[in-house]
Amino acid sequence: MSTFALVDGNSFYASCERVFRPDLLGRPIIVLSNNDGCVVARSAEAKALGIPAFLPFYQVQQLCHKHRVAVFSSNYALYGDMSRRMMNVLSRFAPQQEIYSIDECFLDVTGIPDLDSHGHRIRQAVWQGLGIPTCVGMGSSKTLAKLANHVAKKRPEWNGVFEWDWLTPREADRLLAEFAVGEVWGIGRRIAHKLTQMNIHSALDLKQADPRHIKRKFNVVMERTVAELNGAPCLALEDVAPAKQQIISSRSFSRLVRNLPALSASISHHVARAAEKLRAQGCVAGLLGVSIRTNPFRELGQYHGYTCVPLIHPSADTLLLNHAAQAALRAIWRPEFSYHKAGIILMDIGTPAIQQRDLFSPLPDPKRAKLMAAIDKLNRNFGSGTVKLGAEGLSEDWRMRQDKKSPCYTTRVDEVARVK
DNA sequence: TCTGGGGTCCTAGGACCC
DNA sequence: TCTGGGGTCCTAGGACCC
Repeated sequence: MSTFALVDGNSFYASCERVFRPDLLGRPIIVLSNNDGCVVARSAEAKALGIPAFLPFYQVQQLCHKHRVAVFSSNYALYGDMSRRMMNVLSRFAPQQEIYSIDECFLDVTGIPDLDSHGHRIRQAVWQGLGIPTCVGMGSSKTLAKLANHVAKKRPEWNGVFEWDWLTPREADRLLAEFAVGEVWGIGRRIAHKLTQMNIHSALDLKQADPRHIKRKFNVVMERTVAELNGAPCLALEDVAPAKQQIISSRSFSRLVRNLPALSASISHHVARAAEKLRAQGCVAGLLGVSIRTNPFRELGQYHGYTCVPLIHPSADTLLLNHAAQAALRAIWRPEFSYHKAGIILMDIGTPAIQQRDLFSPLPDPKRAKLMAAIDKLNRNFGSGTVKLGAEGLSEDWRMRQDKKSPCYTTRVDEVARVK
């Protein structure tokens, strides 16, 4: 029988900030999303103040001020680098690792003796190596490991490590009954609501539901969740990330943007970002979509322009993709609107092996692939943005609001922490 | 003064064709 | 005159996650 572990960093972004600001020990910390829009991470102290996740920041600003909450803009260069280090440490504790998100990974701990002390060694290693607190949840399916991680996090008596097999089946069911069905992995707000109407309220209710009935009412994915709750693993550990089927890069502006050149520069920027991801997974895209929209929270003049263009030769070449994107942008741009958000999406993604020849257009220049590889290498080694398209522009006026960003302590020499 | 994230996959429904 | 099925492709919107 297999055993999965889910390890995640507690309040990861907030913890990353605290590593470099020991003066904030014991103080509530929150981290905001891009553009300082919503609260995306909260330290334990901030949660205790009752600050909910994903609320627009301005709605809790007063509260934060009153309780001297340390507020940070998100610093993805820092979190990404800390994540890489954490995953590196964790990889030593299992033969297989699946990096699931920036702050969590699954480990295959099947057959490892004494999972209790193994779990504590994992926590200890990350704490010593990075100063980030973690929790470890273990179970015979990924869904159970996820839920075990909740137990480890919420029940202090387990000291941050929990495995379902430590309980008798009766005790395990009693614990499952204490979790609302919406806390199960894959059950969001809508499905939780529908389940509640079917008189399925807790994780235990869902575990004991008739899988055929669930499949009929929902789909095969939900049926799998029921099986996973019963300890039958349906989801394998994916140690190599499957290639993405679509890649999106989009962002809202710090203020409304009216003129075409600024929109055009932002689209170029998104193309460069998405194409870099596309090349990183060794694929080409056959379809590119461009989207620009007004602010949906405003009253007047709503417009969402979207169009997608097929590419004659599927490509991962930033310049070619950008050429198509700019044409698409010109097609959807309406001068009478002010825009709030712009983005691009790459679709029809596949490997470059199969390439349709087009009779009337020349084949892509092979030298360009080398150019792209060189750009990627420079940006990897010297920080993203070292080399970029001229079309992305030098002006930053449309870029994000990040009033409270911490230094890039670990990725920029001029911003390393100083000890006085 | 005004403030509202970003990314991925899935699916229902429409358009079109035979 | 009006009706009939089934498949494919595309897209907007839904749902989930962190």
